[in-house]
Amino acid sequence: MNASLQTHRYLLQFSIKPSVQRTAVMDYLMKNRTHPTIDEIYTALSPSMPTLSKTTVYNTLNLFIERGAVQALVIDEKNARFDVDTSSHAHFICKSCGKVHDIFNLKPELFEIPQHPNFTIHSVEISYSGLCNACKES
Amino acid sequence: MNASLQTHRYLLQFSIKPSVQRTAVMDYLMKNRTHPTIDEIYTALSPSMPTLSKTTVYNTLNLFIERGAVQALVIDEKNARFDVDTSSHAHFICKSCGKVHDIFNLKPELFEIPQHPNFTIHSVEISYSGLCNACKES
DNA sequence: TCCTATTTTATAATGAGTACAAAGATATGA
DNA sequence: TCATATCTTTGTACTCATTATAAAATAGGA
Repeated sequence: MNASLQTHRYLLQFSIKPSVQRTAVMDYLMKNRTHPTIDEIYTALSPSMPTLSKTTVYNTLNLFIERGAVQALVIDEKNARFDVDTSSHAHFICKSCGKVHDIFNLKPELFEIPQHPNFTIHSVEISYSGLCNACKES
Repeated sequence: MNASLQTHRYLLQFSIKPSVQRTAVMDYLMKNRTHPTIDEIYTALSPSMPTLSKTTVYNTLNLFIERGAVQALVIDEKNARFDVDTSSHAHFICKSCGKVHDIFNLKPELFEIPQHPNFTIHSVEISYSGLCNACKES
């Protein structure tokens, strides 16, 4: 089974030309649902793609977001984080270690877009914060 | 009526010594519910307090947050924003002009803290995004 | 192959936020 | 009141994420 073939097709759905770099970044996002930062993506891919530039990772993610293939999470004040899962789910950030986790199985009402006279609302982001078990114990 | 007397008392509730600078910053936040950035606060106060340093504005807000007198909003990827209103309400950010607005009168269930086996959740932030009417028309 | 458009890359620049150390203000106690 | 210790403010230098820019590499079509 060729994972990058799937990825290839996924990119084409969003009218993104699947270059080697773009396919690698999308592939990484699909296999690593940890909402990685730019730096994590770059560091992970760099060994197998020695000429990869961090600028390319930035460019690639900006393109993915522009085309709607990836969602940028605004939950971590230090770094942008990215999510390929567009289903209704929330996120949790640990204020100690900074890791971001998914929270599924919340009531669907939470993700409804309210009507408002002054705004045209396109999306909602629900972010919880606190401590993860590992950090709480220490 | 002396507004800064109120502010003074408010700061003491959170064990914050009310210096001139701290009182001015808190006073500004209480009167300007626009979720201002550090720069906006500094620019607004600077004319009447010529020796004010931007570092002081940073220090002051970090102290306010540490003591729970102010909440930092993570909704604008460019700048930190601040809110003195700790009642249950959501925020809307216009992706065009970047202004942040309050959204009140949402169902209280939205702000309930869920139980989760892996996390101890302390707070929730609900952020909507889209276009404000002004930006939509242009 | 040659030409053109697109993509990638390295470097430089921008800008928010923090670290640090000196200067200033405030409180306390003799 | 004065001396001293503590806290607060300030300016400067620094870090680090992100973007701008322009050159180099690549891909695709005639």
